[in-house]
Amino acid sequence: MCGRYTTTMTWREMHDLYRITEGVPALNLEPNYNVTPTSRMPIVRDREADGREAVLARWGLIPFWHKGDIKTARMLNNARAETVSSLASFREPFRRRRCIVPADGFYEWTGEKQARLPWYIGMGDGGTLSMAGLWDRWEPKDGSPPVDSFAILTTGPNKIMAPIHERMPVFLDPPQFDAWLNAKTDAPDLLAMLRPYRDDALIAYRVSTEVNSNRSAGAHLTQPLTDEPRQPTLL
DNA sequence: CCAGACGTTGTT
DNA sequence: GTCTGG
DNA sequence: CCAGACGTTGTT
DNA sequence: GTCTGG
Repeated sequence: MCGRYTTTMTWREMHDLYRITEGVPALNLEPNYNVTPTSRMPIVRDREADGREAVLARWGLIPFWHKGDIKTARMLNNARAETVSSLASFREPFRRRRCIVPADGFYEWTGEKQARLPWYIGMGDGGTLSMAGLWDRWEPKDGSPPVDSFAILTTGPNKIMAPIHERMPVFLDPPQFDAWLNAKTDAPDLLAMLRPYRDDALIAYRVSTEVNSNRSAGAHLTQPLTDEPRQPTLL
């Protein structure tokens, strides 16, 4: 779940929403309506000493202990909330390297393998979403620069998602940002945040299969199909 | 003790 | 069928 | 997540 | 790096 998402957030919007520390270098952000794993995308995290930054990182977490080259690394796009505190790949990132992944929405597919049908899920009011994430830093043995990468937390579905899929990303609201990003927050408080999103905010609708290809781009990818209901009716 | 894994998703 | 790449 | 590849040899 | 399996 959540193997494709969208974001149109500008640096200014990101700076204000997440209270990025003044002086952090601005990122040159382009709208992306088809973010795929391995893309370099902005994440928000607390700095070690103090303050908060937004940096580009690779979608697909590479554990710090990974041996071999980047091509042999497992692609960890998602991390299940239910097991994130204990699994080898996520334990340390969950304890000390949490982040927020800015998004507008995400895609999900239904149907059989030969005919997968994409849906878009976003905020009903057109607002942004803040996905709970983990990041890690992997140092290649050949001396090339460190690679920062991230995974998106998943949990069970809310009422909007249930007809479409059995998992959904964890979304955080502004009152939760500080605690989620703060390295000192205790595990029980963190785990309590990893809940399905409230039922009254999201909408889901069918979109064109054009988004199936990772080469497709453009705002029209999130436009609703005509002749299709705005509410999920499958399953 | 050492060797080997370390992950999620979907679909049949 | 299964793995890799984006 | 889906799409696309899935391989070796030799020559430029 | 750390845990699990043998």
